[in-house]
Amino acid sequence: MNSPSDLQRSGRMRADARRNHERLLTAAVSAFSRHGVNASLDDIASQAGVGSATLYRHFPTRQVLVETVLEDRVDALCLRARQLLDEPSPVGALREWLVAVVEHSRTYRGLAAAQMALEISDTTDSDQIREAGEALLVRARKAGAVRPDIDVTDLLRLVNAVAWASEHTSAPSEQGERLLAIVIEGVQSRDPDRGERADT
Amino acid sequence: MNSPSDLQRSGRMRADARRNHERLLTAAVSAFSRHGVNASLDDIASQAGVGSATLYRHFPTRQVLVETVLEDRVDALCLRARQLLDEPSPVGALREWLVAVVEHSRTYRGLAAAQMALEISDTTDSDQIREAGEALLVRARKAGAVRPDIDVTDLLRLVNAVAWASEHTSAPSEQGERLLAIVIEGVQSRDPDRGERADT
DNA sequence: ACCTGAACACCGTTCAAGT
DNA sequence: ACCTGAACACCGTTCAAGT
Repeated sequence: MNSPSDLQRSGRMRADARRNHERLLTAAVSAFSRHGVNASLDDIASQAGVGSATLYRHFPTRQVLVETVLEDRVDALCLRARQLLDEPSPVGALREWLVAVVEHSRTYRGLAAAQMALEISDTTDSDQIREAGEALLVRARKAGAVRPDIDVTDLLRLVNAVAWASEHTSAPSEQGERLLAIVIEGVQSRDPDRGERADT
Repeated sequence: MNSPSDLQRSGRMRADARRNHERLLTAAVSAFSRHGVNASLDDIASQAGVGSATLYRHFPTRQVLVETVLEDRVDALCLRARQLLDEPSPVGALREWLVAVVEHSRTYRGLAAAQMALEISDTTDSDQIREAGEALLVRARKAGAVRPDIDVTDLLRLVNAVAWASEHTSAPSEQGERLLAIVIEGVQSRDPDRGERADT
């Protein structure tokens, strides 16, 4: 409660501060799209028409800025996971969501790398995403469709690595699909009797 | 022929130049070990007792310096691949070599990331490694042990991604093993009749 | 409170001057 | 030829001064 973002969402900020906050976010989205999450913070401040120190006041670290910009997308990704729990095929649902995770990690260049670096410290986003994925994974495991020794953290780390690798490629989307296909194959149970096979 | 490294290996350099070259390499190994491949080039020059401009003369880019430092290790890795062609189990051989590739990519912090970035442009090292891996993969494919749609470039990219991910972890070695196990499982044929299963 | 621009420390790279 | 240190441009961060 009473965290900065609470203050920002409610109308408690001074009018000029709230305006600067919005301008900084708009500028950040534009800069991240163009130059990736490591875009110059100075440029973002300039494009927003404020000094760099103002940016630091609103967003003390780059991580905070990135997470704020991505907030809606992360929420959507987690919602999608909950919706997919109703999908009849447990592996199909898991795969579909992992595709979405890869796409999410590729929203901006450098995001996958940033997420991997941050996973050592703990961030709210990764906890949220992990929790959402855990449900899908457990369901597939109980159906006998994925090997029992696969754990969410490992799986998401690997999927994030796939996103990172595919990003450094001329055709990120296709590359991501191919690498993810290998990973999905690797987590599924071998025994064809138990559980279902992946449908293409 | 007559490339700088040829000059350096033969005794054609001026005595002081050759001495500086060696000192720079020693300093680089030490700095890379301590701080990863992105270690300060200025520090390396200082530790070698030369000016930074001398470093740039010998090694125009960081990539050149890194590749020179790693030359012997890359040769050993490729030799190992050729030796493993005599191993009775094609998948076993492939897996053993991929473990070595992961370890290689973790020689210095940041190396896996650097390799991934460089793979877009072409470097001699990655060509060498790809060629060595191709032989092992083709053998396993012919034995029906790995799926026919797996290609070397994809596989090595994924394995490098595993090395990168595991590096950003408190227990890189164990993490690398676990993620690699998933990948290996993913490239193998599903049909238990064709080909052999992985032995633990 | 919030903003601002200047100052700071730290990169990698280049270049003129020296041997 | 080869080396050297100084200069340069570019980062992110901090801080004193202003409203």
